[in-house]
Amino acid sequence: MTTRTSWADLAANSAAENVGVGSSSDSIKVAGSTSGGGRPAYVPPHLRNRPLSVDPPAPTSSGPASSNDRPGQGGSSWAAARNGYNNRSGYGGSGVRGWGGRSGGWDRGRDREVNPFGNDDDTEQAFSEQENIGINFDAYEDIPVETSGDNVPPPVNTFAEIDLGEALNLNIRRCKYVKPTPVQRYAIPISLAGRDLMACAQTGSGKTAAFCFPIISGIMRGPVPQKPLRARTVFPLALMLSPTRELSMQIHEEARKFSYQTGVKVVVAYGGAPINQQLRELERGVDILVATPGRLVDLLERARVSLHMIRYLALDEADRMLDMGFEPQIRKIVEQMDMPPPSVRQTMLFSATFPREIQRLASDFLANYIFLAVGRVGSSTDLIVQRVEFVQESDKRSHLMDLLHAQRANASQGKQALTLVFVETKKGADSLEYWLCMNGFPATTIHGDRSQQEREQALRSFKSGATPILVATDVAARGLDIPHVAHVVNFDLPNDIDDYVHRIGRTGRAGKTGLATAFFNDNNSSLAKSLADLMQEANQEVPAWLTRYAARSFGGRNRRPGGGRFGSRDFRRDSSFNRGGSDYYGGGNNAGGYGGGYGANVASSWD
DNA sequence: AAAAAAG
Repeated sequence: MTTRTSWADLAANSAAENVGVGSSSDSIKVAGSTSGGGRPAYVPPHLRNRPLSVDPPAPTSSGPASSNDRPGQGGSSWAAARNGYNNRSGYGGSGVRGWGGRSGGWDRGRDREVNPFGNDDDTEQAFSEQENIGINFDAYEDIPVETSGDNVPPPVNTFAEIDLGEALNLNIRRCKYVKPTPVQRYAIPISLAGRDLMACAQTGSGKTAAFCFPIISGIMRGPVPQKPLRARTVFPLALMLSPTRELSMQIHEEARKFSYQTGVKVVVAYGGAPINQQLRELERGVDILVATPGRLVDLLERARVSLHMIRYLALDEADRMLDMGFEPQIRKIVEQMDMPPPSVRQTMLFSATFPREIQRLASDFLANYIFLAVGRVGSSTDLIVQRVEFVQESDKRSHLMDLLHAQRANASQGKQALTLVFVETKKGADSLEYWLCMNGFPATTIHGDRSQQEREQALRSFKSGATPILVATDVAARGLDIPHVAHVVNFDLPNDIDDYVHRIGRTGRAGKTGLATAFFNDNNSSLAKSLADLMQEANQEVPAWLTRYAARSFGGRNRRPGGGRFGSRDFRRDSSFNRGGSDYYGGGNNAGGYGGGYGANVASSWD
C-alpha cells in the first residue's frame, strides 16, 4: 500500500504543477522569465514564447513600430518583409504576393498573411500569472555532444553569430528565443554550411527550429528559382516529412511562425483531410512543403507536386520514417520520383533514437554527412518519475481507476491534470475510453481508425482540459507537444523500448515534473531488460521483481549487446558496421564522446 | 503483432 500512497503523492504533485490547463487555449506556453528559485528546469524553446507582458515584441530599427501586428488592426508593416535579398515574386501560378506592401485593413483577402503569433496573447496572459517557469541554460553546459564526419563546422553560442537574415531574426525574437539550444548551436551552422546531417536530438529541444531556420534562410538567400512552367504543378524548394498527420500540422504551425513575413510560403499536406483545400493552398505557391508520406505520394502521382526543385529535405522522426512500415514509401518519394540526388539537395535527418540498422538505411539518402548527437545531462530525466507496477491484464482497468481517483482526490482547484494513457490497439483504445466515460472519467481517444476530424477534436478537447484523459495508440507517441500532461500511463507497454522512451517524453516537458506509470506483466517480459536498464540509467527506482525478470528474460530486439547504450553513435565509426552484424544499436561501450554517465538508453524524454 | 500512412 505504500506504493499506492506514493503514487497518489506523485500524481498529486505532478497534477498540482499542471493545473494550469486553459479553458480554450490550443497553444499553451511557458514564461520566458527567470526562475522562481526552484531547481533549474529545462524549458523546450518552442514553449518559451510566452509573452513576458501584454506588449508585443519590441520592434526593431528596421521599420516603423506598431503597437500590434494582428490582422484586422490596420496596416502595420514593422517587420521588414522585403529585406534586400528577398525579392521573390509569386511563381507557381499564384501571382504577386502582397504581404509586404499591404495598404490597409480591408485586404484580408487571399494574399494576406495571418499573423501566427497573433492569437496567443489573450490566453497566454492568463497563464503568466500561474506559472513562473525558468529557463536553465546552465544545464546545457554539461550536455554531451558528439559530432563526426569531415570538417565539422564549429558550433555557435548565440543567434547573433549566425546570419539568418533580419526577418528571421525578428521572428526568433517574437518566439522569445534568447539563445540557441545545443541542437541548434550545432545543427544550424552545419546546415548553413550546406552539409548533410544526421542528428539525434529531442523535438522539445528546438529540433524543429534547428532544421527550419537554415532552410528558411537558405530559401530567402537563394536565387529565385526558375521553375519549370507546368500547369497545375507546383515545385516546392524544401520538403519536410513526418510520420503522423498531427505532427505534420505541428511542424507546419512552427514553420509558419519562423517564416512569418519572410516571403517564404509554407504549406502542409496530409491525409484524412479534403485534398481540394490543400490543392488550393499549393496553387497559391509553396516554398516549403510539410507532409505525411501517403498524401505526398498521392500529390506526386497526380502530378500536382514535383520534387524536381527540392533543395532541402528534412525527415523528422527519421527512425520511424525508415522503419519497416514506412521505408518503401519514403524510398519511393526520395529515390524514385524526381527528387534531385543527395549530392545536389541538402538532406537533414532528425530523430531521438537512431538504431544502427536505420542509420544504414538512412545513409542512402545522405552525402558526406555529419553525424550529430546532442545528449543531455541525466538531470533532465529526473523531471520524469518513472514507476513500474506489476498488473495482470484483468486488473489493469481497476488499477487505472485507482490512479485516476488518487489524482482527482488530490487535484487542486478541481481541475484534473492531463493524463495520457497509451494502449496497444485501436480497439483497446475505444473500449478503454468507453469504460472510463462510463465510470465518470471524461476521456477521449486518438488512433488511426478515427476520422481526422475526430482525431483533431480529441486532441483539442484533451489540450483544453475538457476531457483530461486521452487514450491513445502510438499515433500520439512521437513528437507531439501537448503542454500540461502530468501523467503518462503505459496501460499496455510497447514492445520496443524506443517507443516507451517516446511515449513518456510526452510529459515532463516545459520544466515541469511528470509522472510515467507502466503496467507490467508476463506479456511484457521481452521488455524487462531494456526497461530496467533504462530506468537504472535515469536514476529511477527499479523494483526488485523487475530486475529478476530482466535477469532471466532475453528481449530480442530490445537487447543491447555489449551492455548497450543510447543509440546516438555514428554507425560509421563502428568498425563492424559493414559486416552486417546483428547489433540493434551501433555499438561499443562508451567508445565515443559520451562519458560513462551517459550509457544505455538514457534517451528518456527525447522525441 | 500493431500502428501509422491514400481513398
